[in-house]
Amino acid sequence: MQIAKKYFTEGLIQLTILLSLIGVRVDIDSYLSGYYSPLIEINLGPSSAYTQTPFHISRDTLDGYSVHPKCPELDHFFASRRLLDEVRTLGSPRFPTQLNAWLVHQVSASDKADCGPSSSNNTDTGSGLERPEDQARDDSEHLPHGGHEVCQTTPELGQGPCSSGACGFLKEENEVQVKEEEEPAALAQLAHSSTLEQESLLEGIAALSDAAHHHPPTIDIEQHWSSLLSLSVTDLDDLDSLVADTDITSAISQDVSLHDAMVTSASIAAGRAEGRSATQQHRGLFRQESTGSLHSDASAGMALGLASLPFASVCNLTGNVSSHSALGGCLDEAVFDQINQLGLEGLDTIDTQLMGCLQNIDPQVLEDLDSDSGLSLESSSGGPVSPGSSEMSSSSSSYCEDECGATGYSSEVDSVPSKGIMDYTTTWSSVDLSENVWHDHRYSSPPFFNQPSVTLPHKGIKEEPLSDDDGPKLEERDLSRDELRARAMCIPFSVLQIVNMPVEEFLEVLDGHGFSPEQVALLRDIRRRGKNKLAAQNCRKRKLDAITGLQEEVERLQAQRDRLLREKQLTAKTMGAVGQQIEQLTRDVLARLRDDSGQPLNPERFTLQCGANGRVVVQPVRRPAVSTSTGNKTDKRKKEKKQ
DNA sequence: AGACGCTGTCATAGA
DNA sequence: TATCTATGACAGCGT
Repeated sequence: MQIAKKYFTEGLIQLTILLSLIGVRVDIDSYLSGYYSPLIEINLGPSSAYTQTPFHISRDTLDGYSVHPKCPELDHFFASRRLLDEVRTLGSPRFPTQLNAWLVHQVSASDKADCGPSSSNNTDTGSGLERPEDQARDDSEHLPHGGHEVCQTTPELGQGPCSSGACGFLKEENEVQVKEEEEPAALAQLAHSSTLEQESLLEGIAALSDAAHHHPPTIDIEQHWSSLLSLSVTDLDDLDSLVADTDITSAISQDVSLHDAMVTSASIAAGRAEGRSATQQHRGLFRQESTGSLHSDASAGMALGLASLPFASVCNLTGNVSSHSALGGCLDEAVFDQINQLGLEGLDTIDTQLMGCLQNIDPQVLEDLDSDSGLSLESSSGGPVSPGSSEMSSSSSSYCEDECGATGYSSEVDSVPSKGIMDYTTTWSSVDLSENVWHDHRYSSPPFFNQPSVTLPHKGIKEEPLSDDDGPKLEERDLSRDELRARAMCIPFSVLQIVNMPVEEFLEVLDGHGFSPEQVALLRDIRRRGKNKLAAQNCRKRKLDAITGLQEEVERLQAQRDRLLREKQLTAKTMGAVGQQIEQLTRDVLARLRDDSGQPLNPERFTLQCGANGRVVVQPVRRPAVSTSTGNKTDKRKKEKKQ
């Protein structure tokens, strides 16, 4: 919207310049002095009528930075123009213009005839965007053919440069003549452009700006221009912020492309030595880059070991701090788990020593240790164990035989010799639990997997009370059902060992120990259940993480929605203000235009229209008529849209 | 006593 | 084909 305002502003300026060229004095010098002061300086000179301003050239090259490096407003304007160009390359809609302007001049009847052929010739040359030398050449070529007659003005309106300098606009003038034939007699001296292609607004404005050299305006409309320009400058700040913020919002799903785009923009901006807009863009870009860096950090954190986390990305979409801390927490957890594993591997080697030491420890303390170990496999059934009832009710029929086979195992538990339990610590002490437990590297295993060596001797110690009075109760309470079954079946391996040993070793155990079919089936069931238990824990953790991440995403999107709504309101408000100022400027320009009789144009009867190619013409406000109803409706629609 | 959350287990699909 | 993993569904248990 701010850019559209700039379009209007520039178009009006150049309209005024063009009108001055053809004889109508519309002085906007005082307005340009505040905003486009460098332009005025450039336009000074005796032969300025033939010199195209580098206004459009600078826009096409370095957006004016090389031309007016010390004009922050202009830099800002060009930066905004550049942003608009980038947006337009993406297929963004045009900014419709609704300024209708007439080129006011005097054309004699003979001129009309002379201008006919030249019109066609000039039309073929292009759109009036010739460079100065080309234009001068064209001028020299067309002048003998009456091109200057097109620019002939009335004596009272005659301006020196117009007699020859405006010939660079022969194309427009010829089109004016074509239109004159269609206009009423009262408007015979008014010329206007017949086409208003909005697609070429930028080029057209550039072409119009060529005439800026010739006529430093002298009329004052300070209050309008200054207000408009002040609004423009302030609004451009908002524009940059809006652009930056909008890019950030888009980073959710298009992080890479937007980041690349930001980098490109940053490089472009960095290439410029000065310019407030560049600085502001840098600010925005730095914000972007900082945000991107956070993503990069998160990504780096994922690459460090959590990359396989399927929902880590979801977590990263949340607030930076939270995601960062959460990620750090995951990292810390993983690090500590690895440390625990490393330490526990060493503990396996000192199981016997530890057992000897633990034998002197109070059983109650060991019980507390067991509870703190979090061995879900061991303590999940920490409640009153009723192996027979619970297992029979929950187990499938496939295990009924096993259960039947183990029928009475609850009573056999007491008779289970401690041999098997002691074997827990000796048979598979060399099992690399740290390698086998972490099949799924995305989540840390339950703590019990990290302390097998401590738990096993612990259990061995806990077997000590077996000989005591409450020994069986403690054992039944602490052992899982599978553990009890294994003990009942005289399987000399712990559940942990059965679950975590490699499949090759497991198969060797099944084959090499002479187990009965019931024992083999129980071993397979224990292994399967243990692995599935771990898988279920990981699955639930993932599910919770996903839910958490989605909740945070919802909060973030809600905040984004609120911010966008606020920006939308601000944009609408600014758009309305710009539209009003455009209307006021149009009225002012029309009030300063004169027809051949020297009378000002009635703003109610005429309107300014700025075409997409930059040509600004004065068009009459068509009255409601049957023949022109279509065009009138179009104008009305345009007016309605403008309002 | 019912709701709720946690956990273990089973069945199943897919790798 | 066997094994492993992931996940929905179900049930038991504790709060």
